Amino acid sequence: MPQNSAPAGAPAFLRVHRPSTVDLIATELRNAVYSGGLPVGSPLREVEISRQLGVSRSPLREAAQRLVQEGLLTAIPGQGLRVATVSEDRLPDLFEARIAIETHAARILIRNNDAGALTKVTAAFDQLVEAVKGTDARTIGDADLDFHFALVEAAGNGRLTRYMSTLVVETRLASFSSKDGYVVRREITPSHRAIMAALEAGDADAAAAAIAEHLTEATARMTGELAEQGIKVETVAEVPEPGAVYELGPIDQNP
Amino acid sequence: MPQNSAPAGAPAFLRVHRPSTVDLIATELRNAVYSGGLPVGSPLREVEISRQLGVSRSPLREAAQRLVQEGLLTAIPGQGLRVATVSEDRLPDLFEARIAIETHAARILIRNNDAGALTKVTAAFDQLVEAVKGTDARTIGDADLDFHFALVEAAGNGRLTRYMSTLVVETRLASFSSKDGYVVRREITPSHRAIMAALEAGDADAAAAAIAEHLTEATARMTGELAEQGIKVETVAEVPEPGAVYELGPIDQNP
DNA sequence: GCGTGTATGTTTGTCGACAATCAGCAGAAA
DNA sequence: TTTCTGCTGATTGTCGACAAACATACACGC
Repeated sequence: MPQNSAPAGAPAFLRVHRPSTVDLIATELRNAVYSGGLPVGSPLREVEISRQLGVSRSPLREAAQRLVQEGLLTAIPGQGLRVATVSEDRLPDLFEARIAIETHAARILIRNNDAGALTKVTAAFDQLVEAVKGTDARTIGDADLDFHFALVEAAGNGRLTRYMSTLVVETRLASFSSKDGYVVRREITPSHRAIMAALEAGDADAAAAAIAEHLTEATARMTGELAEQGIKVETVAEVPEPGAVYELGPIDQNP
Repeated sequence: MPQNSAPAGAPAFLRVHRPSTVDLIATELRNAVYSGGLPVGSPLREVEISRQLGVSRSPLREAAQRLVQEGLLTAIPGQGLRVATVSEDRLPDLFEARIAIETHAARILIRNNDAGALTKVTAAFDQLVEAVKGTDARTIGDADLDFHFALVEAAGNGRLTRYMSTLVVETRLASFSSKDGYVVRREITPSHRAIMAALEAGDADAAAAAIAEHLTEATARMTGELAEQGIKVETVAEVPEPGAVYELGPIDQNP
């Protein structure tokens, strides 16, 4: 359906944005890493994947370098590419970066005082609350990451949003890398609610503190510190489907 | 010279790190963008550059995709790659991201209470003070960015350091993109000193506030807001060398 | 049996070549 | 003169092919 009339003075046409083949492949790869279709630590066999995608090795390798830059793939000369593993000792590094991005996003969000932007965060939070009622680990995990991403996106800063989209996948990789398999917390924590409360109250410092506490908690749980201290939290693990073989779909240049 | 004895229990050997050809090319390209050897907005002609580097187009294109992911190069299908331009209207976005990274790095640095790490920041600041005594715009600009990078690096977070290394180049690109040419401030601002003072005092909130103020100031100066308000700051511009043709050196696999 | 050295199949890294696409220019029509 | 159309040279995007490097398995010697 055609758009309604544009405001006067606005350019009649926006510059068309055509995604390149490399763009499409990179997105496909990122999705595969996020969904676990490409398992943690597994090598990327280029001929196989390029055939599945219906392209040659060259654009695939170019797209892969984007994920290398993001840290989602690691390259070892002579051995090719592997899906990155986020071991336990690197969790603090990852979550500290998330704290940096998410706390400042919250500050921007509050400073902007944009009701529409906050609404989207609230919606994402409501979906998380809904997801926790179920027992599907992946659904809960997705909803949690969606919420945190929505928070950063609502700040409206392109760079922070880009950083966060990578951090989301890295966090997922960390979950996959866990020796206990993919396990998520099946509850809304007080720190979670504190974030929302502070956002709605417009208290930037409180929001930042709540986010930092929330992510520090998450780090502690994933590194097993809580278990060491005898603290138990309600979690739910993903039941692995045996023999499920993931295959990448062909990219369609003319969708 | 062989290293001294390693601590007991540590692995006898570290995994050797061999940079790939793509790594070397990407570094070379990044340096060329940072130094202005590849001018803002200029197209990357692949045959020419690959010849200068002594490689074929394939590894060059792969390396270029890393810079695309960083936002240092932009790709338009059918038109190839260009050095990204950071126009004035995108400056707030860039500097807001810097605030996010740098303020949190300062918080980490203070929290760690690592005297050795702080020393390096102090050293970088001293070099900036020294640079400002001269009149070479590029020397001052380098020293300023080095200082900010040293601050983030001192926090010891790999991801934040990686983000910052890109942000540094993007900031340089913003300077190059300015319609007034490459201009830097020839003075140490009070907000600059306030950062150092807060770091040395171990006051995290004050450091964060000083960094935010400092970078907001920088945004205002670069967007020309200060000039509009009739506020003048002492600056020094780079005298462009006419006819200077930059050429990328061949990468050496066995240095 | 343990460790070393060798052979083999596979995968990567790199290259040159081809077709599709684009920017710039000349020429024709209004 | 101005505007539009079609051409041309150059550059990109993609592909298949080759050589080098690697992981694995096997045979040999101690």
